[in-house]
Amino acid sequence: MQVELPDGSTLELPEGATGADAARAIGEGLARAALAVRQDGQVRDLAAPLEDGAPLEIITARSPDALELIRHDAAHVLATAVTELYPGTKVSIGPPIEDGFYYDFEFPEDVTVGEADLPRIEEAMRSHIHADERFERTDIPAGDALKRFVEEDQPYKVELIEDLVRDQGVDTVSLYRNGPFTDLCRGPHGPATKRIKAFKLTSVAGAYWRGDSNRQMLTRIYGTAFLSQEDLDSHLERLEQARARDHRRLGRELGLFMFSDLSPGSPFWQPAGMTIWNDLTDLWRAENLRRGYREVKTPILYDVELWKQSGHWEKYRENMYFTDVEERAMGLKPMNCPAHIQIYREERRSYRDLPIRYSEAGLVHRHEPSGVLHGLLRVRHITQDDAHIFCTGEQVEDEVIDCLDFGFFLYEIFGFDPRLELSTRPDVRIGSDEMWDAAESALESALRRKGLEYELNEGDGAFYGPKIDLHMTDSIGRSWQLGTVQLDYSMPERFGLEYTGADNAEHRPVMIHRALLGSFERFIGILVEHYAGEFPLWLAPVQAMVLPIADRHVEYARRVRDELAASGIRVEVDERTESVGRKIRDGEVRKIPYMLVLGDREQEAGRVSVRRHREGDVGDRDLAELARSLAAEIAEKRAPAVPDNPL
RNA sequence: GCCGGAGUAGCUCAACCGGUAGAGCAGCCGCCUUGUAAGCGGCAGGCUAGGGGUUCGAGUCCCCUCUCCGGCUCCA
Repeated sequence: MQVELPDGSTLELPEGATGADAARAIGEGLARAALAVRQDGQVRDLAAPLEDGAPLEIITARSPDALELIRHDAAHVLATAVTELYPGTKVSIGPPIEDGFYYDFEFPEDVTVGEADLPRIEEAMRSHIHADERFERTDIPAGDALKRFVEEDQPYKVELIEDLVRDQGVDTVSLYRNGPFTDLCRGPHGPATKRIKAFKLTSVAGAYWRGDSNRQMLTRIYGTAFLSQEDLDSHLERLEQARARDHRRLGRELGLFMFSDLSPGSPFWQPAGMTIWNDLTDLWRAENLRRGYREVKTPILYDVELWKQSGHWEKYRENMYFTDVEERAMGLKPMNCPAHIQIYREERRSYRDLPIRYSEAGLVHRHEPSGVLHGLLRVRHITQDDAHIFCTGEQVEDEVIDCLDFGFFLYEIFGFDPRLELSTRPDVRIGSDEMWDAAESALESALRRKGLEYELNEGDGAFYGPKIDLHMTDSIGRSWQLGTVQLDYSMPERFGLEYTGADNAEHRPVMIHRALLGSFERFIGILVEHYAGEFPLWLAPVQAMVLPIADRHVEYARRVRDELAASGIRVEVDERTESVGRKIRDGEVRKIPYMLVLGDREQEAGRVSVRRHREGDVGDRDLAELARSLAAEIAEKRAPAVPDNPL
């Protein structure tokens, strides 16, 4: 047989040769480095027979697939160690994931495994790795495998095989054995355990079997593995650095916002954080007005009858707050749409009025489950940069495009590069298939016309319509939904919305629900992490700090402050009787963009010595000129140098 | 909500096997009058998250509640 190598040469091999044989034929070094092979785009074990005539690529530690392989190997070694240390443990699945791997177990009832147990498990794993146990694959009839796992009392494996047989008509399954442990596994794997050069178990967590909260909760052990100790160390180092830009930590350190046990999930904005909030609000308001939105403001508390009509009572009650007001049942709004609908309905509408765009920095309350609260990124008290567009069916696509343009305009100001998701019809939905066809194709065509890349998230749309979401990641790579553009044919129906057409007949408008920043809370949380607290000048809570060198310079310092403040700059004087070194250090720690040092020299010349955060001393400047340049930098919301993200 | 973990001064963390709760920073007071990342000295600061229990004795052991952290589910 013969195979073609990536350099274009051909390799002659005896019939039935394996990947390992091919590697050895090329060279001993490659044979030692080989982890697996790829043929026809599929990664396969070294021990698998090669396919005659197909191009062959040998996968080594240098290949992009190598990490995935050894992490999958490590997951098996983890299961090996765990089943050995805790007899009676039931195993389920253990895949490689971004940055590592996990394995889900059901431990015997009297056993709880916590993070304190990880070193012990790691030690057991290490001994299996040192033993360099080979991964051996066996293909056996599904029925035999089923029998085996029934006998071993491994119900999760049994269920997996049953499903494979039923859903995919599989008749043969593969088992992988390393040392004492055999797992149902599709593969591929590296040749033996010693190829896992460096690993670490990182955490323990609960995880529902098959991601279903009605089913058994298993214990998930997370870990990561690398091809060298240095790679592992630098990965851990990056994680450590990422923690330094956690918005919860920076929020406290910079005095932006705080939380209290007295109102879980609800941020308290401190003065410094409120300047950011207000700058963002100013931007939001100006841009909405410029784009034909009209701002409204609506109550937060409503008669439950409204929620019954909107469908929230039926679909969303669990997440709402209710109270009685003089024996009348009321509910806090979890969304603004029914409120904006009231304004729409206040007057008769003509097709000439459409589209009508209402914007509101709307305060909604959602009773998020206690376990999901997360700083500013998941709160119960949410201020959305909400808007509802009432338009005709023909206007939908253009309106959606305008929303996307608006969104990208905003995100570019901050240097954000959002990931897009298109979510389509869910199983449980209202409306006809024709309606869904039209709505989905309107969104899709809007995305296509903009030439935007997006992920298709089938079945994840709202029950009333499909949506496009804008996602951003936090400092450790978790994805959060910010903006959303949703098409809705249902609310107009429920509330009987109408407009009079050119034909003098009544027609039903379409609603677009749209938040672009998403919520001010979450957006600012992402903003803090994105900038690592080093805000661009226009957002910095204190834009300049004046540092008099000695007490005799305080008077001049105040004059400098007043002059800059007159140009609209947020400026303070550090009047403490501390050394300049100390004042500078404190200013740097607070990440203040400009520090203006002044002593005898500056005072006499009417100048200031300028120090830029991160850059240091940039020389002295004329005061009036400095005021002009700072004001200009603020006005143009200059794109800042974003600190490197460690991930 | 579920699983695992944590909660000690404003912050970051100590406190052996159950034996009088301690440090740095921040704060306050004083001295120093300072030239580009921490000047020096002193003082004050605690119902160890809250409640119950075991014990001669509990920050430490047990139970309940709350909050937070990491995941899972959820996120209209």
